[in-house]
Amino acid sequence: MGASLERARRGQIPIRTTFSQSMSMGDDDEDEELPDEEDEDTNDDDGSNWEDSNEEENEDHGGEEQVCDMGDMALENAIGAVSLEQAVPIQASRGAKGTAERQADHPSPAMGNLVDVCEGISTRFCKVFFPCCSSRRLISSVPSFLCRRDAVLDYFNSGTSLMVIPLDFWKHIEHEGPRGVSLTAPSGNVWSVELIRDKDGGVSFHDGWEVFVADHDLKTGDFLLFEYDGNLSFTVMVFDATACERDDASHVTPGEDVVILGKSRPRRRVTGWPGGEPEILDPEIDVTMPPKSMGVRDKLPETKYQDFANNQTNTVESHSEAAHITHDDSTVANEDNMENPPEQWIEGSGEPVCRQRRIAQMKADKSHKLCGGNLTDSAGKHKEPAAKRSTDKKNRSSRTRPRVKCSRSSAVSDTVITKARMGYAVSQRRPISEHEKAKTLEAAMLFQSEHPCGLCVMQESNAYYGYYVRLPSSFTVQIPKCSREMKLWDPSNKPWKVMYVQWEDRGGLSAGWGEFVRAHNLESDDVCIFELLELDEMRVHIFRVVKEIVPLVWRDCRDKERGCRRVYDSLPPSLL
DNA sequence: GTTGCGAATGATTCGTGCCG
DNA sequence: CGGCACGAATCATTCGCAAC
Repeated sequence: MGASLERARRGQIPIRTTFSQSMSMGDDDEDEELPDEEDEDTNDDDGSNWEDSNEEENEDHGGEEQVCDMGDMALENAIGAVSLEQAVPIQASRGAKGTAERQADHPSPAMGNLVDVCEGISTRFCKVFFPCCSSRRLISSVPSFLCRRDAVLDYFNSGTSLMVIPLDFWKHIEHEGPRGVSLTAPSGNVWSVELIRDKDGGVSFHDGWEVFVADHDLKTGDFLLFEYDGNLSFTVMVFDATACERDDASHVTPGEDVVILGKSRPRRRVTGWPGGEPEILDPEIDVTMPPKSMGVRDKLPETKYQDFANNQTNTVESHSEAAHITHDDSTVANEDNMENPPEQWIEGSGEPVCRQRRIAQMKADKSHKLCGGNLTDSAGKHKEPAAKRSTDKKNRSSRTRPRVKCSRSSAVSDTVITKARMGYAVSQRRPISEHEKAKTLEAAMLFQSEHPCGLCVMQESNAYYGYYVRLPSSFTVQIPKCSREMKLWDPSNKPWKVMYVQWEDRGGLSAGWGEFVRAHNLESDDVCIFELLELDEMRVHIFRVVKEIVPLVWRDCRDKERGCRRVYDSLPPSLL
């Protein structure tokens, strides 16, 4: 055990409650006392309370706490290893207003408030690190599938993170105006961080905090003990999820261009957001404009960005299920897409941006091919001018690249996939049992309809990295044997355009299916029932193995090949 | 015969450099 | 600076193979 940990043990760290207790207290308090709207805002902003949207699920599970494993483990270990004997019941150390409640009043991004100070006694506080909650901008603008460290660091590299000082600690520094704070790390090196005050009077570490995070390679579940030395100087101890002090933290040196107090090095300024980071840290202010460098395909329509920023907490009800969204961001991955079907599907909206260029090119080529594949042969294949074909032949060698092997990194399975040209989804769903799968299938099989129906159990290739699902032949025989565009009605009665392709005796859904899957967060072993309403219309009934929706994380396999790409490359295309 | 999966190949989009 | 051409990257479709 490191010296810092020993110091922490001796230092009467005022741990009052376990992390999970704190979380659940927060839930309860907010339930009782916060208006819904405020509650949502809290969820949006507060990393420590992101599980709040699980409340219904928790009830479904008999009130079982759903807490971040890593954070919980860190806390449990920390409490056991650091100062279990000094844990004080939260009621005993609180006045009329509990910690969780007050935290709800002023949520704390960047980290879960593991412990804050005992009033009038300590000048220390602890924070559990949740990268996905590391900034208000992150919370408000980035879907949960960016909750992987590399993506988060991309955001940190955009200089967008902040960390709110626990409420009870404000009194130690509330008289301070906006100015620099020094963080003395276990290595003895000092990082300079900007102390800012938001409109609520809350105090946060801002500019420079992301550098500290990046330099110390903070991971989910890491927790930090901040000891206030006075004069806006903190000593920071870094512990990992096993509650052991991180040895590597003792050897961390600041980045080349980080200001070290007493030295005159230029501070790291990172780009990626137009105009640098926002000056105002008001969570209500939209700070979610896309980086200028985004390509055409990367540009979100403005309305989608607004939806992104709105990031409302919601549940999605379907005809076949009551799906509870576990994460605020899943709203983006689900509702937003349901509200905004694929743009080419929106009638009367004019040509989508991505099409305009193509049309221009087609005009330039003087080809008669129309957008939408009007010029198809009898087999449904696209025809192409001979000149372009010859060009393609010339380029064929470059277009057909060897496939990339990559880890599927599924939360459930660790096998390897080879279908990785366009990235793949990583399930964040909890492990599921064979019994649950069977129950789901059983429930789906009970579905009855006067229309022809086909049942498909989602395979990993259908849900995580594929864009084609094959329909049962017993079902496809009832569909006219020709490839065509079909309308898929999702459980929320939104139309989706997919391509039904028929090949010999096989039929399945191709173009558009991937988007449908991503938008509805379908996972392997979920069951879909396709109900044939008309010759070109089907309704999809979704039976999920895990009722609550945990948004998939999208991983771009190209990262390893080409280095880190834009964060938005990892977004499902449906969100772009 | 059915189904899952991977690979080949076609189609489309994007990035960049050149040129007027 | 805008338009264009070209190569690269990405997405979608088709089809073969193997397991059951």
